[in-house]
Amino acid sequence: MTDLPKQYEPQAAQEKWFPYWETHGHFNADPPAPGDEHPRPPHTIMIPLPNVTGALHMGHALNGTCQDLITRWRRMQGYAALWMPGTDHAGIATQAVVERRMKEEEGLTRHDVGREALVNRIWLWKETYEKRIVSQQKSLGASCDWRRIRFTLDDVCAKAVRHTFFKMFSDGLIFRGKRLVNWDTMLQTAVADDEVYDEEIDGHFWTFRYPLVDDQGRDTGEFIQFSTTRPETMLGDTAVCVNPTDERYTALIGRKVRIPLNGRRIPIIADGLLADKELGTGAVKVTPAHDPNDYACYQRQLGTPTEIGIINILSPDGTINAEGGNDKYVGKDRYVVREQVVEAMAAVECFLGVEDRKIPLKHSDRSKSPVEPYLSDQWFVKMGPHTTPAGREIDLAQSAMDAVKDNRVRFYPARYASTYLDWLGEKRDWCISRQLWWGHRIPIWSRVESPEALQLLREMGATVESGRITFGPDEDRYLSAAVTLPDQTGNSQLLICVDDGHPDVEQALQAAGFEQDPDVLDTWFSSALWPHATLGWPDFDHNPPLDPHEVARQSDLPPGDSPEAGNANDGNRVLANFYPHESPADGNHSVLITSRDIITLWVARMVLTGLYNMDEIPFRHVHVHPKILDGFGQTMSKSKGNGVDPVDLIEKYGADAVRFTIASFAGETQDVRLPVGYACPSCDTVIPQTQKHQTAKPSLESGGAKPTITCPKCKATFQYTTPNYDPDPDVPVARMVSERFEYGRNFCNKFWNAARFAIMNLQAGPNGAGYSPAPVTADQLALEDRWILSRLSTVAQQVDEYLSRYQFDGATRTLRDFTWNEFCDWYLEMIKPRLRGDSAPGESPGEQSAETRAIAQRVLLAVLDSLVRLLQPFTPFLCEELWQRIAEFAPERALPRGDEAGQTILSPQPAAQACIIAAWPSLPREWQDTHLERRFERLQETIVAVRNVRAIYNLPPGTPVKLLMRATSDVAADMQSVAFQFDNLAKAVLEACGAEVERPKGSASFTLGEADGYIPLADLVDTEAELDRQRAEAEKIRKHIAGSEAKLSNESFVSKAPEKVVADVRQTLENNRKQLESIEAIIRDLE
RNA sequence: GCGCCCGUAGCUCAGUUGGUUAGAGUGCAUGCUUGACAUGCAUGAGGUCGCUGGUUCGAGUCCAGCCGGGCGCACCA
Repeated sequence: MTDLPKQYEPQAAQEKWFPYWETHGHFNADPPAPGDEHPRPPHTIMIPLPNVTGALHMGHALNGTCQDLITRWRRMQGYAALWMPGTDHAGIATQAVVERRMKEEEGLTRHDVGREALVNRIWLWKETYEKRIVSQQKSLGASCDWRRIRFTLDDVCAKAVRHTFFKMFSDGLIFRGKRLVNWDTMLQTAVADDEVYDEEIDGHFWTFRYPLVDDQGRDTGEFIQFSTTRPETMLGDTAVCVNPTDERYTALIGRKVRIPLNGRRIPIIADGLLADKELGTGAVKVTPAHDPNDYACYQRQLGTPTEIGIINILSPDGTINAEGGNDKYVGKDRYVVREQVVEAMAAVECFLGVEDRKIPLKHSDRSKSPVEPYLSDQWFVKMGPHTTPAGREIDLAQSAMDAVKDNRVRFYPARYASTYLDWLGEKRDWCISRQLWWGHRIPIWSRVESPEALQLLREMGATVESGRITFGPDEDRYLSAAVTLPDQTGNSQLLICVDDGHPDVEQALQAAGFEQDPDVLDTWFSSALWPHATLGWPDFDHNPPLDPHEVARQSDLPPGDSPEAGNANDGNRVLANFYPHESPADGNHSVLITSRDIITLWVARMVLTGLYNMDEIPFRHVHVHPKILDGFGQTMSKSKGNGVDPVDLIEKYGADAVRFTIASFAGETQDVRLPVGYACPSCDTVIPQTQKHQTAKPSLESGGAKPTITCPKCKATFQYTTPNYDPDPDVPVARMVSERFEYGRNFCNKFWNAARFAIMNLQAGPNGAGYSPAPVTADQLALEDRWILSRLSTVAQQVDEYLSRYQFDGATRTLRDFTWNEFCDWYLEMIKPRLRGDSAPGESPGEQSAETRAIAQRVLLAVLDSLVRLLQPFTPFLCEELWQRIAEFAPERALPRGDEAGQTILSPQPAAQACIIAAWPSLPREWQDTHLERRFERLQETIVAVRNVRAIYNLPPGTPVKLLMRATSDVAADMQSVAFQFDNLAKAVLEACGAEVERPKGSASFTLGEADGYIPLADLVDTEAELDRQRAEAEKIRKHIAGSEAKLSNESFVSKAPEKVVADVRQTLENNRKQLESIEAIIRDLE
């Protein structure tokens, strides 16, 4: 008897097999050893690196599941499948979290603690969350090569960042410029467009007027009206703009107005793009330093006679500076000044009115405060066409667009290519500087140009010729320089970029009065390099270092791949092998699996930097998976209170169940709606979450008592997890879960029990001998054997097709249906008699039945073995557990494998040491037999019909019934050959079967297309009920007949539809007519 | 304003290039504690495929318009 528990115990399997896989090095992906004659082709997946901001959520779980599935599938197919793990420092997000925490808990700002201390605190945060993230991923079963784990701030990544920056700077692709950025006055940094969100606020819409002045600057008594939602920006106005075709104002173009607030005189200009005749008064104030449209207008006017100035009136903290031209406002917050400015304008009768208006206002996602458009010095990467100083033509955006246009990079689903192409098509320069402390510091040292500074650069090997500074020959270049235009103070700035690995040079520059730029790089600058940086680029001489801690875990492995793996002679084989290359001779493959919201920010930039640095695309496929929403259609997030921790789900349902369920969600079209609930801590009932739960907070009326839930089943009352406050300590708290994961749990348990049944019957027991390996030939197979092998081959093929298109939902559906509805419901049930050693009809018990049992065992094991392998990528812990248990008694299995003659269907092979590295099933197409499947369906239909009768007449399951069937002779012969299955599966003894069979009096009847069945019930039969049933059935068939007849009498259908379709309809009609005849006969008989 | 996705059973979703009578899980009803599994088995009820029009012999599927939901981009004096 087996020691397998009746229910699958996921926690035990998870604890056992993950460390096993790890210590046996099964996750490791290494380049082929030199001289390897049959190298495994590389398959590369680069993880979309999670931020170390916090723990992982369902979106990550979905993302990780998809990647692990593909990695495990490819690994079994024989690829050296690398899944590269790592995390992102996520500059602004992480710094904001730590700063907020510091403020809340200690009342400190970053300026209180200083740069170094803040960065140290963030490192501590990073250590904590990186650990948490990695453990979450591992508990899901992520088969990453953990030895290769990277962090975007580690040395390997830092080298790549430094070198890329240096390269781009030397090529003139990186430049410094003034730009309008979204300025977060609280964090005092620029925030990217994707880090701001719109929120409607109650605002005002003021109308003012400026007095016109004459050439001498005297008021003429005329005015021009305009409106604004931000009156304080009047201090920074440099023009008033009208539409050139606006007849109301054409006469005023070129005249000047006076800003009453500071006396500045500014021109009235014409710009058709900025001023809309239909809006407001038709005239608009122009504040280039604080409004994107005005800034665009300013740029359009540059170099024209109507060129206007640009005045930045804001300090970084959001107060007005001296540029505003009125000391009264200096140092005061912009919102305070707004009020004062309105009053001042009113005092000089230039304020004309105000109305309330809802105003969409950009807010910083990190500090939740309104952002100001703000002019500041920033670093940019040029995205459009560019010629390097060496004369090379570069167009970064175009190169990335071309890669997708010519299908070197392919999107799945294809429609996402347009998101990518549309965005890149704008070729907007990429702002890469951030006014933060957490990140890669910009490797630029600068100093005002002076003879001493130039002299120092000459000593470092620079040539200075007509304002251009260059450094030595290409081979040993490590410095690059540029000179900026004179700024407001009239001084030119020398900008020196130092390549990685020259601390002495940095020191020398520092000593000579050069200062390093205080800003850090945009997070996406480092993550853009992820695909090649993690593989060690730009070091082409050594393999990238491995994580010593992770290597130490693999204690069972012989030392070989030490942390210093590789040597200079071989070069960087990891990079050469795993970074994709086009036109691959070695069959390499790669895919990026991600969510749609970072197609532009990340995917596009990886392609672009990959092409720039490596001259090769970073991945061949991009799979974009759905997003997970809550039951109300909102995206899940911790702050909304609808975010589920995957680890909670894994604890409740098991990792396999979570993976399987998640994979079943991952289709091509829809986002996933995942209603969540709270698991009652006492009885485990799941209470659906309402929107009220999401927002509930302790109320003052209840004296600060925390909201609770009462379980409808056990009536217990509990607090629950929420982002709004912490539950009281030491009380049971309802965790957030989702009942939809029962889908996966039930499936895992079903498969577990199917395997349990199989294992029990494969071992020696009261029913006979245990499994023995031996070839099985075609003539030894029973009908159900041939059927299940036919189905198995089809299913394996379909799973491959689905996975190669990243349609995980289709793959899981196919496997579930096969496992549950075919393997369990039919195949296992049908072979039970053979496994029991029952003698088949016309067979004498004894030797014959022992042989029958042995063959059933061999086929059963072959199917189970394949199924375990097919499911391994989906439910790896379960499958490994089964694999290893099967190996205990069946180290050699009848692996499906056809021989040349096609006679030997199964021939035993030694099983792989672990399921994770077993060969992916590749089954003969010849097994697929549609004719056989059709015959089998007829058998199934008959059995269902008998069961149906049993259910209707409430016949006890144990009592046998008699079955008579009328059918044509060939169908009858078929039925008779499987007669014992009627008994086995429906407790129906086939009394008679043939063309001449008559319906006995007092029978329940059923009709199938090709046969009629009668079950004599004697007194039991309820004639009236039976009549009703048959009449209803007849009615249904008459409808179908009418439908078919209508079609066939339609001249154009018959002439225009394909012949096959017409023939099919004719066939259907004929079958239906036959069936109707049978039913009518039955009805006549009953009446 | 431009673009993309979605609307199919009470709920969550499948439905390949248009082709017989639209499927699954869950929930519901009825009956089953038979030796793999009650996280299970059997049987059943449940749908005007968002609406309107068009193309076609034939539309859940293709086209147009509308209604409803979601997302992205732009704009918002």
